[in-house]
Amino acid sequence: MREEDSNWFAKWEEELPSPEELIPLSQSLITPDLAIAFDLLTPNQNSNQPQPQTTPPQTNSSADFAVDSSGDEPARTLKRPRLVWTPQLHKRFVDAVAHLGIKNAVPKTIMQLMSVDGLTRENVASHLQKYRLYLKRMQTGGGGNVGESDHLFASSHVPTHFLHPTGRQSSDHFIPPFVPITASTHQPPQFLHRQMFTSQGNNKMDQSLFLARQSQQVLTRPSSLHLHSQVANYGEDLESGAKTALTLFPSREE
DNA sequence: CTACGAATAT
DNA sequence: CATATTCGTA
Repeated sequence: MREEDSNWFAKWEEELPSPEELIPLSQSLITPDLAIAFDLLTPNQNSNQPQPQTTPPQTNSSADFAVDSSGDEPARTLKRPRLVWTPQLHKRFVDAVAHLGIKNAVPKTIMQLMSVDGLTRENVASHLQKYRLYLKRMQTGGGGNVGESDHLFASSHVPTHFLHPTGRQSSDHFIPPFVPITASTHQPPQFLHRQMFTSQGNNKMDQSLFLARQSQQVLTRPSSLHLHSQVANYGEDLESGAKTALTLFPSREE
């Protein structure tokens, strides 16, 4: 009866992107605010990272989070770049929803399960709304043709139970903590726990991140499992330049 | 008061 | 079109 326990994990291993796909990730660009709050972004604290440009080329948004060196009033009217839902990220999302069961799948919970750095509840809520529409559309449309617009959603498998409301579909067994993909392999979780609220009035996002982190720690994982840093990555030199979209990892098809 | 979710805005 | 933000509500 304990075979199932290892099952989910084994499965996960398969699904995990190959190391090669994830390395190009360079930066710890969560929200500028957070990064600073966490003290993660100090100029020479990370020597293992390939020296990212700590200062984005853009003159525009960088000015935004020029930490109040001038006034006392923190201009925390910061606008975070639009999140880009890559197939991978969406996969993560679907998995979370699948494990929770449609009924329990609400933004906050999903977000926590996903434990993706920088993901906000709003991000998930918005995506969830759209995802539900997609599911609904699929139930009725059925064998029709899959709209071209549903590329993203079509990229990941939609668990059958999503489509028929036959009783209970939440995973019966206790939900194992999702493999948290966060900090690099060297960084002990406590590292983050420590300097939580160094900044004055932070917002609720700190909480979310904190929670996400908390759930990670105790977990015996197979050695074959690599933890990849999965941090936000800002599209910097997009064509238009002014875009500044938040992207999670390079989109790669399977 | 928090968080959900439909509607609405960018 | 994709994602964000608003706003009434549970």
